[in-house]
Parts: sequence; C-alpha cells; structure tokens
Amino acid sequence: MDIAEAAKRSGLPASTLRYYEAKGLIASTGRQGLRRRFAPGVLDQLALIALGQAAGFSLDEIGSMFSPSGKPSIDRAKLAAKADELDATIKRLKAMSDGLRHAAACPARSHAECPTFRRLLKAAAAGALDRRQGRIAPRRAMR
Amino acid sequence: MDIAEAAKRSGLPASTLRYYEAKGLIASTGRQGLRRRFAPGVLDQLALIALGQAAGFSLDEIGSMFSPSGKPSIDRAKLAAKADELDATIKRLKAMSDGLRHAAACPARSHAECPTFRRLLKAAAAGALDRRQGRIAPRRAMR
DNA sequence: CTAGAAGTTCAAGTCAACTTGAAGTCAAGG
DNA sequence: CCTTGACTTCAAGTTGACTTGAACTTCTAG
Repeated sequence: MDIAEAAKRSGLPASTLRYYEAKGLIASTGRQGLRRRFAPGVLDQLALIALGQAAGFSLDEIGSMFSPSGKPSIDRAKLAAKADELDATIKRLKAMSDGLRHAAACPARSHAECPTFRRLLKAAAAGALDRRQGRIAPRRAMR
Repeated sequence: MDIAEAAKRSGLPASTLRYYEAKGLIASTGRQGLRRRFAPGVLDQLALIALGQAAGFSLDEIGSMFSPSGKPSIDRAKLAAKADELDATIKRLKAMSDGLRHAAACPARSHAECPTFRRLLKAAAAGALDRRQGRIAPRRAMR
C-alpha cells in the first residue's frame, strides 16, 4: 500500500502519516524508490492511535503504550491505571452531560438559581477544579 | 476579592484569570486603583469554565454558551446537542477503558491475537476514525 | 517616607499536533 | 522522451490555551 492509499483508507492526510512515522508511532515496510510502502496492519495501528487520542492520551503516551507494531509494550498495571483515569474522566463527562441536558430542559428562569443545576455543577466542578486533568480537546472539523 | 485570592480559591494562576477576563469569560467588578476586584460569584463561573473544558469545549465555545455572569446564553436545543455529543464521546471512552482493562487482564500472548481485544478495538476505533472528534487533551500536571 | 511585595500591561514565548510551502525526485502515460 | 502528478525532505507556520518577561505602578508595613 502506498501512502495515498493508507491515507484514503484511514481518512488521515498523508502528512499525518509521515508525521506519525517520524514520531515512531507507525512503521513503513520499506521504500519503493523513495516512496513508503505500508503493510495493511498499519490501518489497525492507526485505529489504535485514533482510539488512544480519543481517550485523551498524547502521541508520546500512545507511543510508550504500544510499539509501532501495535503490541502493548507497557506493563499491565500501567494499563489498568490508565483505565482508572479514564473512568474518572467518564464520570465527570457524564456529570457535564447531565448538567447540559438539565439546563436544556429545566424551566427555571436562571440556571444559577436552579437547585438541580447547582448540585450537578458543584459535583462536576469539584472534580474539574481539583484534579484538573483529562480535558477533551476542541474538536476538529469533521472530514 | 483581589486577584490573588481568586487565584488561591480557584486554584488557577492569576495570569489565567487575567487571560479569561481578556477573553470575556469572566468579569471583574471593577478596579481599586489599577487592581481588579472580583465578586465571589466569579468562583462559580470559573468552576463552570473548568467543567466546560473538562467536557471538551473550547474557551470560545464556553464563552458562547454562558455569559460572563454564568447564565446560559444559548438556546436549549444547542445545549442538548452538546450533551449528545458528549454522550457519544463517553461511549468511546468507555470502550477504550474496557479495552485497556482487558489488555491489562487478558492472558493472551499478544493482544492483536485476542479476539476480545480485537472486538473492542474494532468497535471503538470505528467511532474514533470515522467521527474524529471529542478527543481529550493531554492532561497537564496536577497542581 | 520608603522598601518591597504584589499588582498592572503588552509583547513574545511555549507546547502538542499537525499543516503548509519550497524545492527536489521519480514513475507512468501519451 | 518528456510532461505531469504523486511522492520526497526539511523548515517554518498554525492554533488554542496559556505562561513568561520586561518595564512600570501601587498598596501596605515599618
């Protein structure tokens, strides 16, 4: 597979694939002339990277979690710790979602005065302020 | 409240508060000499901002969702749409968490060969690749 | 009254994750 | 054979969310 096909099949621009290769996140099987060739497995690898990103890991973290061949390369305890982190993030997100949904539905004049909203806010904000972590990045344009 | 106290109570550096004020996300009640004074309500406002960030909204989005006084300023349909977006993100995060936890526990030699892991990966990755959005930012150092 | 801690502005720097541009290389079709 | 378009490298630019530094002004304690 050449870079154009890998790009097309993964939905990522070729520049990103080169960037990931330079970072050591993926590997090409070699070159045909100057041109990179990729094995089909690179698509799984890219999916894994996208997944890791969606879960809030930086590219460096992803690189340290999985080798360019897609096999987990860190210890199980660390993976479990990441899962715990993720679960905490999920809880806060759930609170935010509930808060937004309530704000959308609540008939109170001002949400600042609505006890339900305040409770939700307080619960979620406590987590957000104290353990400021696990933010979700601004979403990019869909392609 | 002066900026130092607001900083201390919110856990944010003063520079961030100035930055938020410049962005129109919070408002000072006025100046005492050159120095900003903040009403206690600014703390709720900051909590709301932190919450919005944790949920993946950019500062601009937060600014358009809530006025500097903390009242929701956009329509309810939009809030509900954001909540839906968030729920989708939560689903992917949950899949990632399950995937990590499984990777930590699974006795298979290589996760690439474990059917459970592959199923989880496939499900989550499909979402992550197709609708590339709602990433969580790399977490910053805890303070 | 004066020293110094803490406030102020404004411009510039930082970081991650890419993207873009310039300049060059190469393979395939007409 | 020659053009064309996809590929290559490398450096520099972009964006969001801040942070840092320089130069300056104030409030507060002694």
